[in-house]
This record gives sequence, structure tokens and C-alpha cells, in this order.
Amino acid sequence: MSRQTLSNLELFRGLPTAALDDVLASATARSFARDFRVFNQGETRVRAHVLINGWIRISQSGSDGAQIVVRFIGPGDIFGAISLFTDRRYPADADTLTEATEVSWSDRALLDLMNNHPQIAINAVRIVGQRLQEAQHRVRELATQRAERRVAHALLRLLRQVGTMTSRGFVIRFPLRRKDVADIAGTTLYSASRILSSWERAGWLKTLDRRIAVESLSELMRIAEDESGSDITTFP
Amino acid sequence: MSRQTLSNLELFRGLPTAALDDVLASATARSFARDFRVFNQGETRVRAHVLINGWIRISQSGSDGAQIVVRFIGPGDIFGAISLFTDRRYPADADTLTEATEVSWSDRALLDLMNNHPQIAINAVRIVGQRLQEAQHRVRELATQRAERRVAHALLRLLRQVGTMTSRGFVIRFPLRRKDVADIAGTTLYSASRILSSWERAGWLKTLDRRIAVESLSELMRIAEDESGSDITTFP
DNA sequence: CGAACTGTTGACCGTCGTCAAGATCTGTGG
DNA sequence: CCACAGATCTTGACGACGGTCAACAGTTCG
Repeated sequence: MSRQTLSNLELFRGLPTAALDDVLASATARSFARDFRVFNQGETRVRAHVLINGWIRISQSGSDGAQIVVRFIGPGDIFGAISLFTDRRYPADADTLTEATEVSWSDRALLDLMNNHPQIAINAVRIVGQRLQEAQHRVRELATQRAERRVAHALLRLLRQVGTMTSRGFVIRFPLRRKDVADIAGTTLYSASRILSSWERAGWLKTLDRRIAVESLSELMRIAEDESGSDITTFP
Repeated sequence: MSRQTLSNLELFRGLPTAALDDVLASATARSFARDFRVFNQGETRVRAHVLINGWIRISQSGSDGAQIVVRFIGPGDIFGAISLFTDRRYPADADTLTEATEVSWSDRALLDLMNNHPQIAINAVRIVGQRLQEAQHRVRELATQRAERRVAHALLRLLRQVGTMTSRGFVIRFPLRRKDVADIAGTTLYSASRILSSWERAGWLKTLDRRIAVESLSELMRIAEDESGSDITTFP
């Protein structure tokens, strides 16, 4: 874990070298296997985490078992950190989707760092603010758009965040089950399956080993944007 | 605008007197009439606002005209401030529901204040973090619960935030149109009207001059919590 | 090789969005 | 104070979107 690595993280951007040394001094690094539960919703020994590499899924479930995927965490993202400032309980579950390594800080350590280096706190406001805007956008989407379009948006968002160009088209870099897609788009496993199948039939994407490869971005974007629903892609 | 007032605001909590003087020095106060547009979605001359008294509705609309109410702002709440850190455009509209007075700071001034007094930035992280959690809770609600329960939750949330006990029951302190209720709960004007009417018929609440008075909190809570939908309150 | 997980598809039908018509309320100008 | 226009609310009718259940096919892994 070098200062260089650290200064590339959005949370620690713009800090002088001395500050980075402070940050390093109180950091704890850990590694996880795939499919490992990093923390549980409701747990109280909260820390502020930054993912160094790998992928993590943050998901939240209600008392009735209904579940949503809150977001996917990739290299450089912070996670589990907001709870330090609110009720000091993780508001969601975190599971690794791949092998992963992270660095974390105790609540006390992070607060001290912020007090000594205000830029860290300002960075945090920016990061959390962006997520708030995303969340509100998602609220509007759920309240006003239908399932097919929400799935299209969800895929496009993922592609933008974690897409990579390959010979097979734009591929989402980690395995996604139908249930994951459903929990991201706010629909059911069944509807998600139907929608993705119909798109596969239309030749716009393929799934190989749980990894979704989009071949025709433009069609996806059309569904995401068009006012009128498409006719080809509706339910059989 | 006194230091005392200032130190009661969540954003400036825990600051030494000297810091409060700094804050005051760069503040600008304004007053608005009822039904005044404080800022528009997309506008770029952003400032950080704190409402001193009155009520403001923050709402967001998509390119298709679909609208949601993001939140209601009451005395002491900050608003329009997150955009300072992200894309420097207001992400929503702000309208006064009553006469109102606010204080605001320029982006530059707020950043300077945060740099000089890290506690302000830490307070901001806490505030924005709470809103993020609320937004995510709302996402789950929209994705998993049906309209009637969402309306019940919306009213309960409003009562908790801005309810007051009167002889007529618990009253929401500002006028709410059916359309507002719909935009909060993520449903349509028609469904909201039907649901509220059915509750009026059941004697659980009344609307007088756009102000909703809940007489039977417990029934509302039952609808909000129950796993199985009620039978009396479903659509006619 | 069987158990557990994942994905697909059909059938059914309830919730709730949409449209239309009318009632009621509110504010403005004569 | 009345008249009238515009906003707001209520209610009915209709039907489609999509949630739910069931059955089964493929995969994965101990």
C-alpha cells in the first residue's frame, strides 16, 4: 500500500504527502475470497472501507425479505463509511463477487484524519453527494418508468461504471445473476429473465457464464430513452 | 441572524464562537413570499442554502414531465448544497410553500469555511449521509411495496418530520395537494385520491383546506407495517 | 450421481395507470 | 357580492403491466 495508490483514491485526492502518511499510519489492509460476507446489515462495529481491487455487491433487505442491490463497489470506491456518521450500524450487506482486497479505518481514526485534513471531509461530501443524486435519480426512475426501461437503464449504468470493450461487445466485468439484475432494476427475477431473454432473442446481447455482453448498445439506449414502448421487445 | 441561531443549525453544530463569526461574515439572508421559485433545476449559479423558517418543496422532473417530490425542507434544514460539490447545477426545483427566510453562502465561501473549520464538513457528511440512507430506503420501498402502503409510509414520515398535535388529531403543518401526495409516494394523482378518500370514508383522517389531519395513527401504521394487505381499505 | 442453484417459459389475474366526466373549490375582476 | 375561469378532487370503467406460482431444463459442485 503506497502513498501513490492512496493519492489516487477519490477520498484522499489532493492531499499533501504528510497527510497521506497520516492516513497510511492508521489503515488496516485485508483480503477476502470470492463470495465472502464483508459485513452484515445491522452490524455495529463499523469501519470505513475502501476497496483496492475486486468487486463487491452492497445489498439491503427489508424485514419481509424483499431485497435490492444498492450498488456495486469497484476498485477505489469507498463503502460502509456513511454509517460512521449516522447511526453507527451498517445499513446493508456487503459480499465479494470476486477475490478482493480492501483498506479500512476505525471511526475514531477517520474522524481524526478529517479534523486534521479537511480536504478528506470535503472529498467525502462530494462522494456521498454524488451517490445521493444517483439514488434520487433511481427513485424517480422507479416511480415513473416501467420495468423494461429500468432494466435497460440498469445495464447502461453498469456498462458505464464497469463496462469493458471486448471482441464480444461491451461486457460487464463481473458475473451477474438474473436475480441481481432484478434487484438492481427493482423488478422480479421472472420479469428480468423474460426481458433479458427477449433481448437475447433479438440479438442485442448475450450472457456467457453469467457475464452479460451487449452487442447493440444503440438498441438498449433506444429502449432506455424512447417515450413509446417498443413493440418487438415487449412480453411474448 | 445571531450566532445563537447559527449554532443551533445542524450544519454548524459544535463550532467555537470564532468559527461562527466567520460563518456569519459570509452569509447572505433573503426572504421569499409563498409560492416562490427559489431555484430551478439545471440552474448553474449554485449556492448553499439553509432555511431559517417556512417550508420549501424540492421536486425533480424528468424530460418526460414525470415528477417526484424529493423532500420537504423545514426550519434548520440545508438545501441546494450538495450540487456545490458535484456538477454545480441544482438537481431539482425549490418552491416555497409558505413565506420563508433563508441564509445562503457562495460555493467559494462554503469551501473556505469547511477548510478552516473541518467540523462543518464533517457535519455535512453526516447530513448528506442521512439523506442518502433515506433515499435508499425509499428506493427499496418503491421497488417492493404497493401504492397503498407507500402512501401510508409517506404520511407517517411527514407526520414525524412536520406533524403537530391539535384537537383535530395529528396535522401536517403545510398544505398538501393530492398531486403532492402522489409525487411523494411515487404513484398517480388518481390512486392517491382513491386511497386518501377511502381512508376518509373509514374515518381515519380528514383533509381541511389541503391540510391532512390524521385521527387514527394506529390504523395508518397497521397499513404501513402489515404483511398482508388490508381488506377494508383496498380499492372499491 | 444427486442436491442445490440458476434460468426459462407458460398461465393466471390483481394492482394500478390511464382516460373521461363531472363535482367542488379558489381566486379574480367586474 | 356575483360570475366565471382555472385548479383541484372524486369516481367509474377498462385493460395491460408485471407479480406470482408452477413445472422443468441446465449447471455446478461436493
